[in-house]
Amino acid sequence: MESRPRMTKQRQVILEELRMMRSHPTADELYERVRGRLPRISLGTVYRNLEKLAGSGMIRKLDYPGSQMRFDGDLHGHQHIRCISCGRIEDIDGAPEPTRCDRELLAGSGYRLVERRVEYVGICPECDAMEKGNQKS
Amino acid sequence: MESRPRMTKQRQVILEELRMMRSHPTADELYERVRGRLPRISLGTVYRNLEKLAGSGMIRKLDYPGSQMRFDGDLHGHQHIRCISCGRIEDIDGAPEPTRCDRELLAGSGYRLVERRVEYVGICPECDAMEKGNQKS
DNA sequence: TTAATAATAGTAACGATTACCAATATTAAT
DNA sequence: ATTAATATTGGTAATCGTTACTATTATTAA
Repeated sequence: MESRPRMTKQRQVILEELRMMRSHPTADELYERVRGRLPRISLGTVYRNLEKLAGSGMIRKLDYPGSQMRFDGDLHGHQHIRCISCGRIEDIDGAPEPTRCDRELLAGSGYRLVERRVEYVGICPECDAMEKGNQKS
Repeated sequence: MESRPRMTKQRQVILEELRMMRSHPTADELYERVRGRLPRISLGTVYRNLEKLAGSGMIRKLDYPGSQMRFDGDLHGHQHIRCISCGRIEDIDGAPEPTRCDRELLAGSGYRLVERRVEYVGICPECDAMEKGNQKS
């Protein structure tokens, strides 16, 4: 009845590669990477394993607005900033977010607060340079 | 060469209905609503107009993680809280978000900060009650 | 009116993700 | 090692939200 997870070669390689990357790849980016070592792996397998690994807390799933899901093999506490232009997500080492008057703000809503996400959105140096280069006037 | 927008019946009804709703509907929820008044309207038209209206600043597009895009006809400054269980988004009247040590946090990143989003995630009273009702042990 | 052209309805296409299923590989027990 | 139980796989089809396409229609300014 109980299902114990099995450490397949695929799962291991996916985990290893994700931890190796300092970026926060999408499933298909990681898929391309992993194919270097396991050419016959399926994209579905990558998705399935990322889901499992995130469920068991071995990796983080970054569910940011926009489009694709991204994944993070680094579990140490840190923040992220997302480039509004190219979509990349980078780490920001820093203190945990301060909680403030959030409680009072939410007092009247009847909601039970689960999480308070602070999302930094900006333009990465590369895109910034590119934008400036393309300026007409 | 220049394209001036035209206030079609469809656009008007979409705008009116969105403003009437205190919820933050998805495109297809609004589509169902609008069909009560314009039975032959197309879903594509709803998407197109929502995009246009958001682009011109007449409505807000709520691009939260998870799944569908949601829209808000209320432009007065307010925050949102999203139910992690049913996905609904509700208003929180309150002060604008405080900026804090964000600048210093971002100092080393090289990013140009565009926006700092605070997202409140919780469980709405209805889902909370339902969860408690379903508790086994 | 008329001419110029946004905008429409309807439908096909798209991209990210999930579901399906027969075949395979891992694990625990013999 | 051998086995039995079953989690996992590869491959592909299906799903879902959204966008693109296109011929037709409706709005606007002249």
